[in-house]
Amino acid sequence: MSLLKRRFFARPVLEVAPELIGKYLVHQVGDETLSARIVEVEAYAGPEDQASHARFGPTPRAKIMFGPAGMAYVYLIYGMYDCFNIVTGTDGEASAVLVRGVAVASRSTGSGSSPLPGKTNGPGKLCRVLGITRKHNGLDLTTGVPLGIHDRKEPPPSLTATPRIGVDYAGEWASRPWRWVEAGPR
DNA sequence: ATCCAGATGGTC
DNA sequence: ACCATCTGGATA
Repeated sequence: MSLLKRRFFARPVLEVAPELIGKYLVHQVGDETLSARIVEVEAYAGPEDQASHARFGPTPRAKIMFGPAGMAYVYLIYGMYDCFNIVTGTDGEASAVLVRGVAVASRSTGSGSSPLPGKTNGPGKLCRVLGITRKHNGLDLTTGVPLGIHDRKEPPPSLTATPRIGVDYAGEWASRPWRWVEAGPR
């Protein structure tokens, strides 16, 4: 397991997002390590992208998207759920990847390991299961502590691209195929 | 299986 | 007023 460095994230979001499928999201909480394989992501680009939080410019909430890549962007949605994003792109170029789904999550301590809900779908549930909240907003993921993205020597998964979820307000931008899912058994 | 209302609070 | 959502209950 190798920790992904800033160089990986500091590229165009449409390049980074699909490559994040199959990577591992690892969260150290106390003496426990929660890890999960990323299986679903969405790309959100700069101010032009009418589905992106960056469309209003660097507001207090979205300003993190305009900063350096490799930072966590966690926001509250619908008053009760948190959503976890990874900032991408070069500094000043706003973009981020929303992590919507993980699989083969596991919890491990010094003594042993136990499976977590083998599957999660939806960004809110994901944060719930992995214990990610707005307190993690602005965290540098490239340090790996307490949160990081790791690579693993595995064959690249095959992907399916679809429009993004829940962005019908975004006009023509809503139909762009900027959501990627690991192609799985039917 | 699908449909839908309600919860709940930050953001613009 | 509007959400990058989820749940439980109703319907079929």
